[in-house]
Amino acid sequence: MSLRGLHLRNRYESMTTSRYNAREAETRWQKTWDQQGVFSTKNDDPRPKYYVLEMFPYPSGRIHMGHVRNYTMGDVVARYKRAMGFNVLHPMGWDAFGMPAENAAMVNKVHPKKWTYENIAAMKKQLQSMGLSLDWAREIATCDPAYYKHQQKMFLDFLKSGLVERKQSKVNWDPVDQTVLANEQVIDGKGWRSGAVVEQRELTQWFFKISDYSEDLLKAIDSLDRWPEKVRTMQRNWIGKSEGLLVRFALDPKTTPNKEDELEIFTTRPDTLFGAKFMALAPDHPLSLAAAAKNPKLAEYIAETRRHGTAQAEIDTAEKTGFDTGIKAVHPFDPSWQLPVYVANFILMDYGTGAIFGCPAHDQRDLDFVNKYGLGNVPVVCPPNVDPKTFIITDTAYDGDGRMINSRFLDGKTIDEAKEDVAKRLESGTRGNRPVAQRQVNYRLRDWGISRKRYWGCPIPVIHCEKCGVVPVPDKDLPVVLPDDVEFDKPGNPLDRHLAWKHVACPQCGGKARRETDTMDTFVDSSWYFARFTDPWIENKPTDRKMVDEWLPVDQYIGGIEHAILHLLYSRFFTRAMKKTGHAGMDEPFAGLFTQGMVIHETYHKADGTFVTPAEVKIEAAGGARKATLLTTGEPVSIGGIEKMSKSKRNTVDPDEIIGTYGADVARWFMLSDSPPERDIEWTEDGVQARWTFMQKLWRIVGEMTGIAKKAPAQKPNEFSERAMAVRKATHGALSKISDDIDKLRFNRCVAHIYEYSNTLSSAIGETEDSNAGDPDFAWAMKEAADILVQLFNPMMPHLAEECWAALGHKNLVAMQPWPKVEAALLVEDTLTLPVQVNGKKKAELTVKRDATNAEIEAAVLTLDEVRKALGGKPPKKVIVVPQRIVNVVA
RNA sequence: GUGGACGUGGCGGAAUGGUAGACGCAAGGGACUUAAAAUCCCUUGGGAGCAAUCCCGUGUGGGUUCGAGUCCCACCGUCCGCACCA
Repeated sequence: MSLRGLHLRNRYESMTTSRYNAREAETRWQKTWDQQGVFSTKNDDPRPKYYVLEMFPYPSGRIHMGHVRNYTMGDVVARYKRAMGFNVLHPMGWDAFGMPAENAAMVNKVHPKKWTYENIAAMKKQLQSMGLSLDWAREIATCDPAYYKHQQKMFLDFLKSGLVERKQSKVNWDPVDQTVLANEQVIDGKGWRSGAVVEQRELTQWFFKISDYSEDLLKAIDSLDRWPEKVRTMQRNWIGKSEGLLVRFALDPKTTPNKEDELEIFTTRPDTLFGAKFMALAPDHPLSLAAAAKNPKLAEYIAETRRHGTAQAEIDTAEKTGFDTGIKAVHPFDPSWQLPVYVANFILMDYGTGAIFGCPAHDQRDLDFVNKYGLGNVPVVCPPNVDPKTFIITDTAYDGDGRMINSRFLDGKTIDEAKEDVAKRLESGTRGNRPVAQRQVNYRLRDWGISRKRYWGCPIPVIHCEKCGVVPVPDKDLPVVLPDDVEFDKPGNPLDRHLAWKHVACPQCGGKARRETDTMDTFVDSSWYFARFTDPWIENKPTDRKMVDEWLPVDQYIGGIEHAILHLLYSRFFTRAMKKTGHAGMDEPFAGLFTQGMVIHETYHKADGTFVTPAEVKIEAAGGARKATLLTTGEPVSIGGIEKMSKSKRNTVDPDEIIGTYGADVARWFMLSDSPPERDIEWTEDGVQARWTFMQKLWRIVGEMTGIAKKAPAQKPNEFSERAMAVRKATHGALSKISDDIDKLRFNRCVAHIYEYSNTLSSAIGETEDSNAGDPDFAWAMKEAADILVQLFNPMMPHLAEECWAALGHKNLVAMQPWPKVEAALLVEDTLTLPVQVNGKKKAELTVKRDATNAEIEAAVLTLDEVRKALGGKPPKKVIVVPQRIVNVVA
């Protein structure tokens, strides 16, 4: 606990008993909810379902403020939907496999299982202290054999269905973590977790054939209308569809190393074929290698290109270079037209065929290349309204729209017409007995490599037999359980060294065999946990089809934007794979997605540049300037930028400390206030204080209203005084706005409306002191107001709400109350105050009856002094009356 | 480079094309108090004026409209994603 925290706690403890004691009340209500099973969800409940899910955490040992924000948002939705009459599923679990557990094993000599389960216990306690309305009976840990048993079963089902493939491939090897990474896990040539520069290695790997679903995954993005547009765009780009043409160019065999006579290239711009100036091959292309075998200088060039890393900075600055192989290609439309074939450093073997034709006039990379080697260029697309005779390209390629020029039979056509024409002609032409070209759709999306050379993951349930090859582990032998007795004193995979576990008899022939020692990527674990939550108890299969089909898709999924691609795309694939193998009935797992912003905080550093934590710093504001000093020594501290909370910047705030000092409700309320949920939120000490003050104010208001409410008649009065009506209108106005805001996840506006409403009630209480507070209709309105106020903030501050609800005399739990109903009649005013503008600038206001006609309003407006003055005695040109909104007089 | 989002007081931020700055923070002033804390009240975009009031104002410049923070075009800036993808 920080010194500041101590200071506040002392103050808090010295306060009078009328203060709300959050710490005491919160544990008490948590116990009550638990004992009464308020948040346990029944699968046979007949009410309509609502599935709200937050991305489950990795059990690192402690929750952080990002979790607090994420889970608070989900909890507001869950509590609100529960009150709206839905059967809400709101579960929690643990993404429990992964490298940190093994790192801990290596560093601290603690077994990954022990480390993980201790962390889970600690974090569960923290989550419970937040008062989340979770059904803990459905808790899942992915490292539990009772969970991964089903994952292994599905792996085998996928294998049978052709969704899994074992292939030799170049993989990304992380030398620090000694593990394999998926392409998606390599960021800027470095491991996404370790940050080490990734090496290329040739290994046999297990793959999920996600690329079989490229088109489906792409198309279905259109249907995900409750996903952020940003995430949809990112997924579209990731799948990276491009439509083009595979073209087989003839080679002059006299010029090729081994009499090769053909080169296949991929292009998305067949229209520019008459602007071709050269061909280029990836350094790894077979033809490049064949040529290099006979040309030491080329071999040297290729070796040189390999020395350049894939690091961001290098790619950005790398010059486009090439090496003329001397090979000549023949233009498909003109046998007399030969093109030089280069090996070039900017051609990727992984994409298309690893070979291209270069059209410099309309591709910047190709233009840079020809300008370096003096190959020239011919423009073949002329922009609109430009004279083809004078159109020349020098330094900037033209990739816009236009009409074909310098292209023989294509001249005058649009780009699309030209593409179509070229495709048709080349498809019907033949070389040997095959068409010269064929249309092809390319995707950037690669298959999902799931093999990991790690211990702490789900074992891949196959056995390698010397005679039978790859043999699936029979169902009856599932799960393949991780052995407990492993050593982490050497790098590499402990499973590979565990001979007793590794060596088994082949299930088919009984001969000598060994287990697969690779384990699955942990993204597999998180690709179906949402389905398991629907019936986590079922033992003999991964899912109960009835339950999974009823509950899924998740109605509202909430988590960080960092999972926009990997986790969400894998889960979408996995759900389809589960459908294909009969484990689920839908394609899409998440109907609604919300990505919340980060929690950020000021940074503080000492003169020597080392960061210090917010808890160690004292901040003083003097004359507008803020000064920071170290609490212990008083030495001055510089205030740095506001950044994402991170261990390295030491600008983290511990949720335990906040909850222990101010209570969970204050932490929750903070997370929902001010900043729109999708944007970053800055955690500040002033902010916490303000929320704490407001929590106490709510408690006080409800306390005072309790006194008034006691005088309320049991029956709703038939008539209400103006004063009582004003309260009722405020109540139902707040109710209407807040309901709407929660529906749309606009929590910051919701919070603002609660402030506004409580201010109104606070004034209403003030007025009762000097007037007749005993009026039964007013007392009734105040009782209604108090009840609804408590229900309105209940999803956000549930503990305070229960305490208030009890203080108001209710014997039941507010957590179980239905959401109050809006009386629509109270939202409509008899009179309206319209702003009156002259030439679009506000000059006056006009109060009219609600049903006043436009003509009446117009007449009334023209009598206003301000309007007459502005018109200067002249008649208006026009008067615009927007009903219920505004009047504008045009002078 | 490319795609996208955004740009509003000292700060976080409100605002179906219709009264810009709701609500909160911070700051200043006041009440209560021996004093403090707590609480309550007032002020708080800029400028002019004793005042009523007036003028200016949502990154910059244009445009559409009776009316633009909001829509369109160009530019500047910030942030994010992707990136030698043929």
